[in-house]
Amino acid sequence: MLRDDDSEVKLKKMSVRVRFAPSPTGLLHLGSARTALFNYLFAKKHGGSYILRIEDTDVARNQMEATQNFLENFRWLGLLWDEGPKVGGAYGPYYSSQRLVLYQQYLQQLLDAGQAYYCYCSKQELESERKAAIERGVHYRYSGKCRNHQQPGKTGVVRFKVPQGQELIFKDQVRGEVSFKSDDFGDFIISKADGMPVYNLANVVDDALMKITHVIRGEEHLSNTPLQLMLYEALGWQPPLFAHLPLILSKTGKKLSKRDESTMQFVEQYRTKGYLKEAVINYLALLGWSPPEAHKEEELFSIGQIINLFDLERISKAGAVFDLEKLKWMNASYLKKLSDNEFKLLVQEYLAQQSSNLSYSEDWYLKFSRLFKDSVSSFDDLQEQAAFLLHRELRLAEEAQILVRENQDFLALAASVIQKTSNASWESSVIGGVLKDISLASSRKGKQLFLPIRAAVMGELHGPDLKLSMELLGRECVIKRLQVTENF
RNA sequence: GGCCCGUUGGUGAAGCGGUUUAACACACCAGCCUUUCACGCUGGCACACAGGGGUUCGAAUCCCCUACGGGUCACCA
Repeated sequence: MLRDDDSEVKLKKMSVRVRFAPSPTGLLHLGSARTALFNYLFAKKHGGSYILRIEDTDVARNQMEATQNFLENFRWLGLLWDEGPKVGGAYGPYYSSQRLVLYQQYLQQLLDAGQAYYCYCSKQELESERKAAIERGVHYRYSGKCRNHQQPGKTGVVRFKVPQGQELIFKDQVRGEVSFKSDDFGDFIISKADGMPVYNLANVVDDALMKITHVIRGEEHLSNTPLQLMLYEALGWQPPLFAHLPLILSKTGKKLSKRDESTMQFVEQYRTKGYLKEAVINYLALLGWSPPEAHKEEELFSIGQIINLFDLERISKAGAVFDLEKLKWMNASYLKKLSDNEFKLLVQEYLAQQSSNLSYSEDWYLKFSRLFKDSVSSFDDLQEQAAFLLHRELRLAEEAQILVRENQDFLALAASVIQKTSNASWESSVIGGVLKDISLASSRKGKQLFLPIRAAVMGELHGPDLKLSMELLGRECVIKRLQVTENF
């Protein structure tokens, strides 16, 4: 029985220390970002420390760039760590690969105390044991046959001697009481044959040494908890409090996995597509957590507000399906709240990053920003909505082609009317007058008047305000597009 | 298959024994605004508490069973 309510109370009184401990493989995943965020929120809420630790003990899988990518994206999101890579701290090093002596030390302690032992079984042996168990229809557990056959001087993998008949109960901070039986587990491996520690050992040693008070992680780790609890016990350490977060699911209801390509699931993708970090944070926070009663009808929160309202008790237990539509809506909401100038700066940054080499005046960009601020849900939408401005070549949509073809004479007339105007005063208020002139000259009005022009100039039957669009396009360009009516 | 966790409308979710004829938001639909689209505004839809037993004067809320879904069972983390 590993339950101890007094120690829980004690832990809650200690100054909070939480950690996010990713294994750096691939790109930073939304699920990881969400876990990191919740740790961060919890730490900030309680005036504690948020620690970042890189678990890179699996040399084979470890990737240097992955670590860089993680750090970069955390910085972008604003999830800055109080201790960890680059910033250091009193409990370093913060890379598992640099803590090998520590793991070795505690491994030896377990070995010396007879709580762990070398196992010499070959993989084939274990495999056939497993098969045999399955054939007999019983649950496979390692038999423990090496327990009492230790050969001095001979090493191998190290197994932890799982105590018999123990009830492993802990009070998960989000799911309540969860219990396992030690008898359901065979002696599990805590160190590889090459001396590298296995996750469960490294994790426990690190968390204990780093004085972590709350382990907030994904639900996929729930079943590791009993194993870790046994390790804490064996090492004479007080376990931290655990909180297992619900999984983020894809539309298929399965855990969002890196292999599933149906959803954009890397933070970096949202960053490069021009999403605001405020929106990503806000959305992620609401995936599995909801604000308290007094704010239950709101959902746009700044990070500061979220920190304020955050509480482990309000984390839901069921998995949450990731909904891009909602994130888009949220991003659009944040975009609308920006001032024209802020929006302009971000647009310029985005376009520069997309390596569009447009050289327009600041004033042009400002007008451009006003034109699109309320209609895009992310800067990525500009690719479509502003295509007529961003590319010299205009590609006409099918319906626009038809309309242009049917109205060639009218468009030529419109072009000639515009040609009589001066280039100097080409701005939307003047363009309104020009359009009136065209109306007079062609005796057309309403849709008859505007739609063909829109089609020829913008290539689409719908889009942003026509006059402003024409202004941004420039007089020459508009004339040219009105005239080019044959071969498209 | 063993163990563990979960189950409120298409999605996120509120609800933590009575004030619920179950919020709010996204999506969707309609109307208004608009010389288009979008934004915005207004309204609407969804006929949501997985099913079955209990406990209770009273259950979405507590207990049990079943079903379904998910997670996990590596010398990965």
